Parts: sequence; structure tokens; C-alpha cells
Amino acid sequence: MRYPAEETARKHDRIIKEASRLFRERGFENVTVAQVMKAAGLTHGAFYAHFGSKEDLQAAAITSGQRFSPERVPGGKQNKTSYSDAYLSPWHRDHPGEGCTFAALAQEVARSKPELKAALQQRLEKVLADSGLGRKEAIVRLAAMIGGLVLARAVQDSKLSEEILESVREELGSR
Amino acid sequence: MRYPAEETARKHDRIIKEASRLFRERGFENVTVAQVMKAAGLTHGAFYAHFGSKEDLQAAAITSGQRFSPERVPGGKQNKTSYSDAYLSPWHRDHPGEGCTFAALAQEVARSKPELKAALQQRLEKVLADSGLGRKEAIVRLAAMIGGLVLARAVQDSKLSEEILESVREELGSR
DNA sequence: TGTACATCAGTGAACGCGCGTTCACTGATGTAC
DNA sequence: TGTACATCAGTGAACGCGCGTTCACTGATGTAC
Repeated sequence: MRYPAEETARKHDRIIKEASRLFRERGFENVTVAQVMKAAGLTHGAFYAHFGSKEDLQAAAITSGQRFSPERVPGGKQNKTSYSDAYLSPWHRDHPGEGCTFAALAQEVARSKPELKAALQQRLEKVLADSGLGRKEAIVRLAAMIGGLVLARAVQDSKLSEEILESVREELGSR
Repeated sequence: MRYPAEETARKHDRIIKEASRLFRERGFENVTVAQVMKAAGLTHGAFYAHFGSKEDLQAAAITSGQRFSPERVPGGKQNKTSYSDAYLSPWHRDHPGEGCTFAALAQEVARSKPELKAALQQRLEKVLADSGLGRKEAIVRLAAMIGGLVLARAVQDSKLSEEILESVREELGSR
């Protein structure tokens, strides 16, 4: 049946939001269209009323997914914690679904079609512009944070994981 | 039919080598068992005479895959180019199959079973030990290199990609 | 040293399952008159 | 304002394809005697 236009738009946003979360959590390949739709409270058949393909949804998730913010980290609302400290926190490591898109999906994007790379690039340019730092410094600091977080997530031993986070935290803090 | 033991061992190594290359190039999920076996000059049915499952092969590829080395970069044999300059070269960016395992597969490993994380961790410890640097400095530099390379691979515009590589290269060079 | 037999890497067909996508159908909304 | 009809988001079954894995079979190798 037909639904009010406003309600449809809300559902559309919900699909993107849930997709963005699930994709970061498990990667594009490990999330099915049906899972996204279920998380959005719909059935999978309705998906194609909103997007042309799963790949279109991936692009929308990269473009419109919410940004990582230190305020999301528990205890991070007090402005004691710097951006890099929040980024390299155990909480961020353990919650990729609520975290940085680059640290979660960049490698998959690197193997994907130009459209996805373009979406990620646009997001990156925004992050660099909003950093309040010089362009080169913003790039270098972001690279270190991403590399550190990715490594911390990929090792088994939590001691080593903490050591990685702390090493990069210290390095970026002492400037 | 039965084959000489030595020949079988050579085939086993070839499977791991080709898998390691293909996995880094396209990611675990985008490489099929049949493709690996074909690259190794065999048919897919023989795979289970060598490995218990695709996941076992992933672990073997991480453990035994060849390391990235500056000598593999064209023009990198002359010791003019430092490790970080070779790592952050356009050649490395464009040849993930011959490149760093962490920059190619760490995000997928982060979402995988403990066995894969353990394999990656072992590899990481070896890299850190062989770096000839202090532990903290080795971690920080590696994180920056990985993050830089991953970003450079994930954007669409080659100008931006070069800018990322150069920014991190400069940063790591000036020490 | 020679002979009989067990082993096992390899082949290629087949199985089973999951996933992206399609499709016939529904019925409230929005529009034309 | 009221009525008739077209629209289209949503449902759930079904399709088609690819992939990991299994299996019956082959035949040279390696072993037991």
C-alpha cells in the first residue's frame, strides 16, 4: 500500500543509518540486504523501492553515515579528552559500528568501484577541512590514528592492543 | 593418483603463495578456493587434501606469506630509498598483492576469528622485532605508514592519493 | 630384489546453502476532474 | 467538496547464481613381506 511521503523519507534515513552501522561493524560483504532491512523494521523486498542496488546503499552509507565524535565515547563529554585520545580509546576499538568509517571500511572501499572511492574521498575532504589543522598535519595525524586503530583491532592479545593504542596516543599527544 | 612427497610439498607452498597474493589483492571474501587452486595449477577438489577449510588457508597465508620489502619496488634496490619511502610509494599502493599484509587485510582480520588475529599478531611481532627500532617508535611509524597507504588506496583522485603518500613520507623522513 | 597391496593427491561432478534481486499482489495515499 | 482512479512503498515467495565443501573414482607411489 501507499505510505505518507514523510514516513517514507524517515524509513529511507533509517535504512541508511542501520546500514552504516552494520557495514562498519561487519564489513560490506558480511551484511545482507535482508539484515539491513530487518534492522530498519522492514522486509527485504521493500529495499528496491529505496535503492537501486546494494552498492548504491554502500555509497549512501559512506556519504551519509554519522561521523565519529569524541562525545560518543563514555566519559568523553568532559573536554578533558582530546580527539586523538578518544579516537584511540578502547571504547572506539570495541565499537566499530559507532566509529570511524575509514578505520572500518577503507580497505574494502579500496577494492571497490570508483563511486565508493569518490564517496569516501568526499568524506575525507570534509574531515580534513573540519580538523582545524593544516592540511599536511591533518593527514599525518589521521593516518597514524587509522593505522593504530586498525592494528589494535586486528591483534588477538589485549595487552598488545592496548600497547598499540597507547603508543600512538602518546605520540600524537606530545606535540 | 599418488604423487612424490616432495612434489606435493611444493604444490602446498604454491597454494599458500598464490592465496597470499590473491587475498591481499582482492580480500579474503573476493577470492574463491577454485581461483586459488587454478592459480596454483590444480583443480579445486584437491584443495581439501592440503587444508581443512578456506579459513585454514587464510591463516596459512597470513603466517607464511612473503613480506613486503623495499627491494621489490622498482628502483628501490639502490639503497637510496628508505623503508618508509618505499612503503609509501605509488608502486606499493598499486600492487597490494605484492605488498604489506597489514595494509591489505587487517580490517578483515579484525572481524575474523581469534586464530586469524593470532596469526596476524605473530607477524606483527616479527615485523616490530626486525625493524631495528625501539618498540614504541616501530609501532608509531608502522601505524602511520599503514594508515597512509590505506587512505591513499581508498580515494579516487590520484592527486589526493599522491598528496597523502607524500605527506606521510615527509613526516616519517624528517626524523 | 621382487611382488601385492594400501595410501592418498588429484579430478571433476554434484550438493546445499545463502544472498542479491525480481515479481505478483496489496491497499492507503494523493491527484484529476 | 466529493468521487474515481493511478501511484507506489511494502510484503513474502521465488529465482538464479556462485561458492565452500563433499564424494566416487583414478592410478602412481611407497611399504610390507
